[in-house]
Amino acid sequence: MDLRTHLEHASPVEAAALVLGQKITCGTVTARIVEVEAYGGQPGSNWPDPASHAYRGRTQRNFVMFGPPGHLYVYRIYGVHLCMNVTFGSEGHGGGVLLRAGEIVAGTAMAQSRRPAARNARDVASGPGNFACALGITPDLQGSDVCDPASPVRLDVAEPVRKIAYGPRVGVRHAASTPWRLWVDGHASVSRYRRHPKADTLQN
DNA sequence: TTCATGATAAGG
DNA sequence: CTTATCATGAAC
Repeated sequence: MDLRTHLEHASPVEAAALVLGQKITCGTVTARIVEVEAYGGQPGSNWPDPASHAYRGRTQRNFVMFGPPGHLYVYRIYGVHLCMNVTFGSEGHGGGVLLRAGEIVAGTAMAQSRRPAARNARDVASGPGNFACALGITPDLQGSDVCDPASPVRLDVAEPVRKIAYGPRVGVRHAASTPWRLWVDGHASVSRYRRHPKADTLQN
């Protein structure tokens, strides 16, 4: 079974685990994905998720999340940074895996030149905005098929992750305790946990 | 800890 | 049209 089919039938955590550890390539830069977060869909769906852009239904921004699995959802956050997701779930159902950190394995010089503020190699693609920046992600890559070898942005299988760590997602106000963040245990590029200042106090 | 920065989507 | 919010990063 191919990656897209796996993503189509995966739960949020399964989808995150499918993407974690894979290699992503954009232009001349390739990175191993070492930190991700899963985001679900609307109320009444299999995985309702108040923290997800898809929660309130399809909009002009998030429509890719409702399209076929295995495509790139790009959005701008805080008016400044771009973030990227790989969609999962069947067509018509919102879902995405946010790519939060990577380790550059090819095109290191190019990646570093895009991240002049990075002091060292592990900071180059650490954090979702930084990761997208280092890869050279642009808004026109919206909707790219990451399962297509001819795509400008694509995923390739890499060796399995030795140990996956789990925890709550970073910076979300809603569903702040849902443990849908997965990372390669012990990896230096994994971002530090930071809870949203106004996060829901009670669990869920 | 604070703040830059602007698109987005909901509300009036 | 107006405005609160935001899946952040970097400086202080």
